[in-house]
Amino acid sequence: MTVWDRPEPPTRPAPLDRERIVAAAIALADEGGLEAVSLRKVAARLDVGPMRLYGYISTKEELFDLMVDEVHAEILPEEQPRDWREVLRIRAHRTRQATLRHEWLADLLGGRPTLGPNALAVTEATLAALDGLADLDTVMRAVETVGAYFTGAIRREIANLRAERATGLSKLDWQRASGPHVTRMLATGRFPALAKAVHDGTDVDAEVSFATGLDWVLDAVAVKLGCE
Amino acid sequence: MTVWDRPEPPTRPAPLDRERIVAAAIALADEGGLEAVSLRKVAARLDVGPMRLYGYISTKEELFDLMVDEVHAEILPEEQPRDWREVLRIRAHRTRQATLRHEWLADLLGGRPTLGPNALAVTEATLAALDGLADLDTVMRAVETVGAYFTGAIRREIANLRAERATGLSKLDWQRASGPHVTRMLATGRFPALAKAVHDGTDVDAEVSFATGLDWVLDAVAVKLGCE
DNA sequence: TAATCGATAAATACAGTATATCGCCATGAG
DNA sequence: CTCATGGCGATATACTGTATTTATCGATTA
Repeated sequence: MTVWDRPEPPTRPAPLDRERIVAAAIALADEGGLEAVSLRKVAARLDVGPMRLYGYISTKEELFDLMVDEVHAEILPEEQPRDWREVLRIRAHRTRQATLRHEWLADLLGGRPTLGPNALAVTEATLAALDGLADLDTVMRAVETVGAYFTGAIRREIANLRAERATGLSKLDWQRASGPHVTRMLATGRFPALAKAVHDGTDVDAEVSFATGLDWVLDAVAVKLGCE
Repeated sequence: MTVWDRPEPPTRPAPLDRERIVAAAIALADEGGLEAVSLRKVAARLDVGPMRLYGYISTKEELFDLMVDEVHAEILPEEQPRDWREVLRIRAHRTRQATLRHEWLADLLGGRPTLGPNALAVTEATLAALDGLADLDTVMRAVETVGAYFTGAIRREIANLRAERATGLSKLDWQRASGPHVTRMLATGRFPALAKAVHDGTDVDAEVSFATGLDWVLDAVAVKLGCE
């Protein structure tokens, strides 16, 4: 019997902590979507009984909050540009990129207030960049308006992406995509404008469309902030 | 023994159909939120075994889609204004009002493409109002940008509303609201801009804030459509 | 050193979920 | 009257989040 045969010492599993739990949950979600995240599976991945988790989190919703905050660490850029507009734009794009990396984030975005440390840091950076540009109310309105836009835009993008993926390849032409239903609807002639849009519409790159809408909103914000 | 004593004929439960199922589900969701909607409860409310539902819907997600589309019937206004801008504004406000009536809609908004007949009718009306104002790509961008805004804004509003409700009364001052956590965070001094915002911020009426942001976005859209 | 105590982890338990499958029963046709 | 078909109910499975109880193990004290 050599050392190699000797069984490993019981290697008591690495001590549990929130970080490891959240990391496991995120891995699970990255692989199989939010619905693949169950406390049991998270626990299993950590080689631990399900109830162990309740020593570190008190509910599943709290775990989701922690996951969202964790991703916000990816969203906060290491160095901020000077220009307020660039700060807002980059925040939007980084949020979008993070969501493309972690699609499940789309399901959580805007669903609950984000009060974790990383999310707060992101907000802080944003507010700091706009500080003094106008009265506080206007600044808040600006931040929230841009936030509302990119939140909604990202959610829609992911929703469409999933729909395309689910119905097999197909882009903006819902027609074949969503099966006979929409086709039939359009054929009724009750939706001429929509039919025309579906028929004549170019399907623009998602990122371009996102960026364009964002720029429009930023233009509007610039006017209101008195920075045009 | 009078007619009144005579037992009712067995009143075999009204024949099931999607409408009744969706109505029951909406009622349930209005009362207890989306999480109160389970196929079992919906079935119970219709005095029917859970499996009966699968003759009319094929999955719970499909039921949610139907619920969303049903609410879109409330969103489509009976008569459309002439002005494209008014059309967009009213769509946004009606969506918001519908969501305030059916808070669960916030959880579903933007989560999946809305392809039901009522949702399509809403889209149709919107596109028709913007038809010809600019090239199709620009019009689509306009509709989607406004849609992204109000979707995101409504979700955030409902999220905040719930948070306030859950933490007991308290408005924009998260501080006491979200417990000691945020207070501690702010006290660290790592978030000066945020602290200032929390401290000096007026808490504006949600509807006003929604309308203001919307107007900003509409202004931007007007410019891009060449209608200023 | 022995024994007791306290905390920590594990196992079990419970109520509820979406959905698949099977068997009955009633109503229609032949 | 018989038979078949198809809707309907009950049952079954594999999970879920979470509460509660049981076991285990380390540290402290006698």
